[in-house]
Amino acid sequence: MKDIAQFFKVLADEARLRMLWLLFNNQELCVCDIMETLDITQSKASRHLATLRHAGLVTDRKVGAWSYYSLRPAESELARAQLEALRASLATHPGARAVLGDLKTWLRSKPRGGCAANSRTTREALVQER
Amino acid sequence: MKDIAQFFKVLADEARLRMLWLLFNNQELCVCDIMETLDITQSKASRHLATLRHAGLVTDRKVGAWSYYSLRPAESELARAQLEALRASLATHPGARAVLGDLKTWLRSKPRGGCAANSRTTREALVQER
DNA sequence: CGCATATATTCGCATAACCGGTTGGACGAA
DNA sequence: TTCGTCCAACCGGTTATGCGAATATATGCG
Repeated sequence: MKDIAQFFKVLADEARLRMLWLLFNNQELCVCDIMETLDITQSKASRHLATLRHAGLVTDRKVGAWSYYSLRPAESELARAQLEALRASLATHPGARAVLGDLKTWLRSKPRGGCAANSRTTREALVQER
Repeated sequence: MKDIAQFFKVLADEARLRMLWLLFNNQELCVCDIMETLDITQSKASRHLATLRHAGLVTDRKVGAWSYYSLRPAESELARAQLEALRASLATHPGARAVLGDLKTWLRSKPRGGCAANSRTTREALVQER
């Protein structure tokens, strides 16, 4: 039964829930889409996506330097049922709705060919501002 | 969405899952039934039951010195659906089946009027054995 | 009252989880 | 090849969680 506890542990984090919710509603997203939409650091985004990947809930497809993440069909019946219940419940959750709005806004304003939000030069520029 | 993460956190522990499973299959159990069946310390049993109680998943009914725990109807639709999926999945889980066997065995051999497994004198007797 | 039992709670510690900042590898454009 | 961007992984530090032992509280019996 340890495996089941482990599964719930993966879901027991707000950042990961929000990522799953984004992927419930979009075929594919790259890491920078997720970090921009959720307003989290690149480190945090990558870390939690790795957790979801190790748990078998998402897959990534690499295209050049980008990683596009997407949902992965559940392997166990438990996972399938839990995720379905989660999705249904999030659909009526006010916070979840807001996140989808943020995603749409970001995708609309996203510069074609790279967002550069987490680049070295951008970070250095931010440091200069002080 | 923090509330949902919090809910999953409660389920993300093997001891708590096993307790829930026992209560799925029995109207009421007292703390010593649970600690004997799951072979855990009294402290651990009480602590995790308190967590489940605070999360609103179980209630306790006091009769004298005993506390009888039982399931409590889920308050949110999320909780209801998740717990139902969990129950269904545990029903086919080999480990879960074994635990139910342990419970039956314990209840059959349980001394009428108290189990005295965690009493002061019993603990002291165990210390003498060394 | 004095003592045994059932349960809850506190305490100190170990470990797990999470975090931001940073580093390093991969890749593509110049 | 050098530079800039995307991403994963590492580093140290902080917080959260879980544990057993010990203690506290409540009940009831004689």
